[in-house]
Amino acid sequence: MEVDFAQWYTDIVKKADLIDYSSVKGCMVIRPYGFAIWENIKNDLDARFKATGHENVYMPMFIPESLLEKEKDHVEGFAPEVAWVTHGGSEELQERLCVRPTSETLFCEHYANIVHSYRDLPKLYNQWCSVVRWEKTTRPFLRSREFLWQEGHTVHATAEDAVEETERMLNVYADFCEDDLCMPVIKGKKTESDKFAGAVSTYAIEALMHDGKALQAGTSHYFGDGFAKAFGIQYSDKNNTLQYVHQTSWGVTTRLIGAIIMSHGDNNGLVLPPAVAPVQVVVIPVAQHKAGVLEKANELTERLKEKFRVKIDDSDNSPGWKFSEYEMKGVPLRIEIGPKDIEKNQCVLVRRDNREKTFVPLDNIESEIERLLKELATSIYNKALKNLENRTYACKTVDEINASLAENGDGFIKAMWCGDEACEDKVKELTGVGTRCIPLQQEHISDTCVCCGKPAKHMVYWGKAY
RNA sequence: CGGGGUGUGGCCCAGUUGGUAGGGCACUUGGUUUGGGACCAAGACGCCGUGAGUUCGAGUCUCACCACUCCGACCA
Repeated sequence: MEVDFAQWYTDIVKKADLIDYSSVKGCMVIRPYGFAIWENIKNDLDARFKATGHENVYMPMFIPESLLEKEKDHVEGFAPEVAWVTHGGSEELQERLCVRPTSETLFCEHYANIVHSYRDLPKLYNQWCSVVRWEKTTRPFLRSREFLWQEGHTVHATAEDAVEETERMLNVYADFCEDDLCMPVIKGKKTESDKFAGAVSTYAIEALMHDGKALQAGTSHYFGDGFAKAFGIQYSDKNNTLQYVHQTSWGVTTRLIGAIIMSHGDNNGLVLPPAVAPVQVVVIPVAQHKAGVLEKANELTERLKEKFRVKIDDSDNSPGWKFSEYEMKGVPLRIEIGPKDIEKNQCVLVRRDNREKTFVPLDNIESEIERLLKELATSIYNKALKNLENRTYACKTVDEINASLAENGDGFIKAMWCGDEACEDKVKELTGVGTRCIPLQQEHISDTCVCCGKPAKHMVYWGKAY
């Protein structure tokens, strides 16, 4: 599509008024239009969390160093990228505090305090907040030093319950991505080397951007009782025996906005899925100075507000300017209404994704909008799915992977793996692609590992990632 | 953290051998326009990323720092 995908991406986040840069590296201002997308994502997801029994809480943003250090793998994973608070006013703190990179330790400390009996379980908590990770390379939405997210943290009586929760939330994410973001994802398990610091297993949904690079769109972790043992989270079961809880955590971030941009955007700008578009329909009056045009356009806007997120642009920019502007901003549907339409009691509906024009009588416009929004959603989903399918290649050897990359460019590579980390590293070194996930839906490509030729254990998706 | 590139009105960029800053777009006002980024006229907007240095004099030369950006390694 574009000569320079990376440049196209950074241009779009600025031109569509999603963000502005701030004077702190890697920290962005999320502008009203960008934040409105996040609010829609948040509202939709939050409803799904509530429907599955979760409650929202808020944890502090500071973690004492000693608390962060309680679980060994966890601190090793996160310590290199945390920001530290060393002073309160002019006083040096006795113990420095890190700004949360994630809140497992805080939830654990709290759960240790409030969980005593099997009757207290499960606890299904979630929080919406921001976290800080001192990244070296930063990019709007995809990798910023502070980012917004939600983190669910749950404690359960049994391992089975916790595993079930991990899978449930992975499915909630996948359904949300497919239904609301119109973005197909691959559900899978991360390899040992790629899993979350402190987890027993990490599951993820992986999406493919239309430049062929993979993006991790959400994760769900099963912790077993490792954190429970480190933090002393115990309960008395029915036999009055002390047991450790089993835990999960799961999260998605503002990176999803980056995923939307890179899944659906085109050379004219953003294309927003109707479910999360801040404006679903923009009304553009044509020849608005002529008698009756603005009145009719305003009347139509008010009427549509009952059912849709609608905006009218009655600024005195030219219609052509407005068309381009709202295409850049990815508004799914545009209504043009001018003297010619008013005469015929109709208006013009134009789809953002294919610019298809429909002349619609004003009488049944609501149902027509509903139909077109649905069609657009299906159509951009199918387009993204086709991209995913067309850019997924099965390979049996390292040479085949290199040949595919050379011939087809980036994409997902499906290949078998023996499960040995050495092979994972070697494939990365020889081809540049890393493991993305071991898909839940396994396929048989060959009998032997793509790298060492020993018997294969899994089929793995490989790729270059954002 | 390594390697490139960039930093000049809000945005995109000119700026010669060092001599005190310019264009287009956007903005304001008035008028004409309006079905794919309209036009005319008048106006307003600058510590040239920051800090040191060289010089009679620095946007321009030197050094340091900061930010953005692209390509790697690491990560949601």
